[in-house]
Amino acid sequence: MASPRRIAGPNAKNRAVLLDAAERLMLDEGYAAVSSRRVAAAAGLKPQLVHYYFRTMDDLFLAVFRRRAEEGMARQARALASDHPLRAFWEYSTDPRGTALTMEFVALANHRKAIRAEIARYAEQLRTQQIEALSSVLGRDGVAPGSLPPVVLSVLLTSLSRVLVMEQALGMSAGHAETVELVERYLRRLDDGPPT
Amino acid sequence: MASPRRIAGPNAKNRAVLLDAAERLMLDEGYAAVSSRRVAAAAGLKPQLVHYYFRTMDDLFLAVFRRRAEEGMARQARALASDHPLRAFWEYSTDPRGTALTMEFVALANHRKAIRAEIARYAEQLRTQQIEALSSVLGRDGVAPGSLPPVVLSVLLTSLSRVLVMEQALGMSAGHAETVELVERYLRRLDDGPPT
DNA sequence: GTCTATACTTCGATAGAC
DNA sequence: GTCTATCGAAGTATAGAC
Repeated sequence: MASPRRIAGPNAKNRAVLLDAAERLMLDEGYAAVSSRRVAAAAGLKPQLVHYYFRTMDDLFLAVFRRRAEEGMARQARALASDHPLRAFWEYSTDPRGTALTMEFVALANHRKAIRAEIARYAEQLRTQQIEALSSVLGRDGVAPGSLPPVVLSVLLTSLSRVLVMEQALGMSAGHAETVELVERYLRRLDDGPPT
Repeated sequence: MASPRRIAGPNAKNRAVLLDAAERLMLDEGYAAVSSRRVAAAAGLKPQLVHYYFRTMDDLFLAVFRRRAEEGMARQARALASDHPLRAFWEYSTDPRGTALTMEFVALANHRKAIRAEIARYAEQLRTQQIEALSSVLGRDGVAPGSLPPVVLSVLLTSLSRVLVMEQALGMSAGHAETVELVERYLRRLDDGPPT
């Protein structure tokens, strides 16, 4: 079978330290900067320890991802269940740190097969949760007067938040203010307008 | 000052071969797979030649980018000047190959300073061109009845095409058909509807 | 259960041969 | 003007010491 080598249990003491270091490195310098040597240095540990706590680098990436994914699902659920679900959801999706990490993982997934599957599965769960919540928010049949269908709204808001954050990271801002203005006005209307 | 080392002129014979190999590698396996050794192997050349034709790897990336950037500006201009500017523009932006390469460069830009500046500059030029063209298409003051302002439309269409292509690459499709349907219907209306 | 010594591969880049 | 021999640093991963 795989490897007879021994590996630390999930609660071993330096695991979290390494996860934190890897996540921070990923945000600050991109996934390509996450090497065993650099993660270890950032955590104040020896490089070989990375391979004791995580068998391969892919295992490390997946562990970082899973930790945030669980938290992300929970936060989205809370937003969608709040008093102003659309606005709360929008605010959550435009949080730069969360989105930046997601984008980094998507880029990573482009050439790491093991990771692509996991990301895709998670993204689909998120969207399913969104669609369900939006459907009930937008009225019985899922379409409030003058609004877009829930699926479309989900794709649209996700796309906008992703790209806005991405462009911001590049230093771009053309058209952002106007777009955000318009989106927020629209969401406010849907959130507040009592579906007759 | 910099390096006294000699480098090939811009028309040297293997330059284009290396550019092609690098671009293909980037699309197939992501930017992290673009190393001097792998590019050379794909081009059937020795690794050291990469550094003869391009002083550093960043130089190589920039050369790949610039070649496609010029072509991209031209193609977008042609689309926006066509009979059905909005549809043509949308078709162009949803071309998977072009967008995939762009996304790869954006990811690369996250941790290569020299490249970030160039990408940002180019993306801003593209958007400026879009806004100008959309303004004239959508009517004198830039707002056809029932349409969104040109800036917003530009941000919106760009965001949607980017994310749709990105999700497709992950194997996701939830909500895509519905969204594309709706966008295309909307664009057709704007393209055809004679602005009274 | 935790960590170190070490092997092996690939990287970018330069100096200098043709 | 074109290409090769070669260096030093960094990468992942394993076997085995404590």
